[in-house]
Amino acid sequence: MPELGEVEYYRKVWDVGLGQKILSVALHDQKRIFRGLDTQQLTRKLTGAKLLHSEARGKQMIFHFSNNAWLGIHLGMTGHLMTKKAPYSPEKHDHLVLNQKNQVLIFRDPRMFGRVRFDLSKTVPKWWSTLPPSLLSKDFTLKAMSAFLKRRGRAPIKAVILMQQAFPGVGNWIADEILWQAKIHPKTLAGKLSDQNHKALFKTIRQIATQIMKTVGKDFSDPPKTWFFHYRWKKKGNCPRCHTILQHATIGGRTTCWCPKCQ
DNA sequence: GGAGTTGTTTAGGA
DNA sequence: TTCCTAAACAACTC
Repeated sequence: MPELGEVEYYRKVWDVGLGQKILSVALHDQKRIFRGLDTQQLTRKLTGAKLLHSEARGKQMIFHFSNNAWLGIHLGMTGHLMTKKAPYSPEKHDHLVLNQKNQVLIFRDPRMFGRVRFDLSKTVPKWWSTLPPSLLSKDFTLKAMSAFLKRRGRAPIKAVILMQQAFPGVGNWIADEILWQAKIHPKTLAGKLSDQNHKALFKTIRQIATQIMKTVGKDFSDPPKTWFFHYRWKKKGNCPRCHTILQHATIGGRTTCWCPKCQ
């Protein structure tokens, strides 16, 4: 599930634990979620540490604790963060559980495509500071976007806007939403797009990212009623603009839906 | 039982 | 070299 707005929403779910100590840590240390990680160190350093601050960028999250501890979480396909009243017994897919006095902070992920990172450092870890500029930052520019589209010119635009190194936070439904709103066919090769297309794409991405943060990112509420989002998963869905029957196909390895008339 | 899934990484090929 | 695609990862739902 988690894309741009959902990630921001889940990050805030743990806010209830801000300023409070982690009393103990429970984790499934053999799971794929922790690949390559020293889970004993994570447990040792987080125990007794206070949750100070968190941030989301694209699909990545980072949680800063005292003890110079930084916990990075990627939710993968099926991950989410939740809290429960203490005491709590971890369930099968609760791979990381941070126990606090009144509540527990839980990372649950059935399919385990998610990932946990852990760093000890005075300042924010390098993997975080070198993330690409977010869609709403001033460094995400039309020029930079166009250069990327050119470089990835032989791939369909749908596949290209799913690339996190240039479009952080864009997932499958957001990609379809962007292309529908910008009126671009998802199979168009990125290198074939006109200057006009580039402008429309850039503007649409900004608008959509802004709106998603105000709805999904704020309180998990749905994006506007007029959006493609509400139609793309329906069998025999119609385009909300022109009522043409929507088409589905696999593009760039992902299920894609579009309006054959508008796009 | 089989197909499909809102994500990322990697191997192999163009 | 650079970039593109398909497969793999794993578990659940329809």
